[in-house]
Amino acid sequence: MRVVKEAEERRNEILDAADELFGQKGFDGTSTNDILVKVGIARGTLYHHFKSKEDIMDALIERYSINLLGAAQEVALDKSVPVIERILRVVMALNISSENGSGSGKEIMEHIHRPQNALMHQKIQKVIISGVPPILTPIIREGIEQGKFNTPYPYECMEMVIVYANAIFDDDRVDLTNEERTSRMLSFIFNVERLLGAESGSLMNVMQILGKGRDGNE
Amino acid sequence: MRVVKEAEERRNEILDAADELFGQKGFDGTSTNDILVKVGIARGTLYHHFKSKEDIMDALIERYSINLLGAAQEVALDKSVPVIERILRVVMALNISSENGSGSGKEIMEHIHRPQNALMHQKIQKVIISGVPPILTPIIREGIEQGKFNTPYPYECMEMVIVYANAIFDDDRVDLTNEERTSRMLSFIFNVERLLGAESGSLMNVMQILGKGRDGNE
DNA sequence: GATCGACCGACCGACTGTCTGTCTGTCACT
DNA sequence: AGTGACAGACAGACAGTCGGTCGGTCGATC
Repeated sequence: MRVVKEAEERRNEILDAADELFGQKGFDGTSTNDILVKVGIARGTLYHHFKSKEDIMDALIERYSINLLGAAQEVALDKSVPVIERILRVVMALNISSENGSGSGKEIMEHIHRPQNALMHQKIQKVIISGVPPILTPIIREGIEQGKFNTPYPYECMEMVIVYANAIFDDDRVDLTNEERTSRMLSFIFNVERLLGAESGSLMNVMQILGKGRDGNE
Repeated sequence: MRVVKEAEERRNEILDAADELFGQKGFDGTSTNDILVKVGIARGTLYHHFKSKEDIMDALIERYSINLLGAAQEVALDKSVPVIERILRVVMALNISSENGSGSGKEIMEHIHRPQNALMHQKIQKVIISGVPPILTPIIREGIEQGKFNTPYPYECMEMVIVYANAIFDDDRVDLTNEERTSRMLSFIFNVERLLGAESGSLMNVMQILGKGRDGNE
């Protein structure tokens, strides 16, 4: 049975299917056959829309990162929120993402955490590391002007913080107990305060205030 | 032609071949066939010694990390060297590695830097992130006792530093100009000093003194 | 303004080449 | 005769290709 659709619609159908399958079985564990069966198309059709399996992944990541970074950027621009709280809100936007019903990228945050999909993991990491610091840096600059922070290298600070947070908190670190995790968190906040040249405890305080929404994830 | 050897000798022949091939063509780009042709054995033999292709990679990484961390550990234990210089020496030992003729792991440092081998990259990263901070932390503690550093979280500091350094300096970052790289280096050192609670410039000074050996690597 | 035909691109699925991992069996040494 | 190193034919799966088909569209023609 032959059903003709607009290219972009098909593309999205394929991406949706791949999204779900990669989430369930990982990139390597998912065959192109799985994808095309799920969509209900033939091999040729898949390769009409994407030039390779990896191309599908790239498209998925792009669709996802647009959502993710867009949401974070939006939060970052709301200058009515105090600097420190805004930073934390941006980070929370990154961790939660999706949910806000934009539809695509629903499952991807799940993928990121599993080490199987090394390539996807790496690519998403790259998006975050190159995409998030530029969003946060202006806020840091604001904080510097307000005398809350003090650092000659706001961008590099953010880069360091994001890279580390990603490596430690996102990853497979299931082997840590909750206590260890909390202690990691405390030392992390302490170190971030030092990097930013912020008063000791200034991040901690704000964090506890709006800390409710966080924490119990997974 | 049938040549019988001791299991471990064969294992090492296979690992040597894999080492070189992975370095040239990446893990995914290297077929098990390439490996067994290079060694001059049959498929069955390969799978007699290793249970899967990934198993070969794991063995390679283990062989390598023993060398790497062993060398670093050795440097770290030499208490005759001043604290800051010793830290830098450990880091240098990690970057250079091999060469000192231990024979195995000759090529691996090359792999680490290329993004193709996502899985290998990730596994080596993990070894470094979990292996290096425990080596460096005692040195930091020494520095704290000597009043050179001041931090309540020496381990987490090292973790942060190592994670960041790995992500930024090791990786694919070929897109950076030399100037950018230098500027990254400066901000990095500044941030590390802050994290450790060291006097500003204390790292920088020692670095310039023995800085000759570094720098011009690829 | 209804019909026709050329054209475009979405779509199909058999096919190719490659790759990993398995299995049966052989050989040498003890 | 038993054990472990070794061999190579083989199976099964998979990514990607290619020639060809079919449906929709749009301009020309009646």
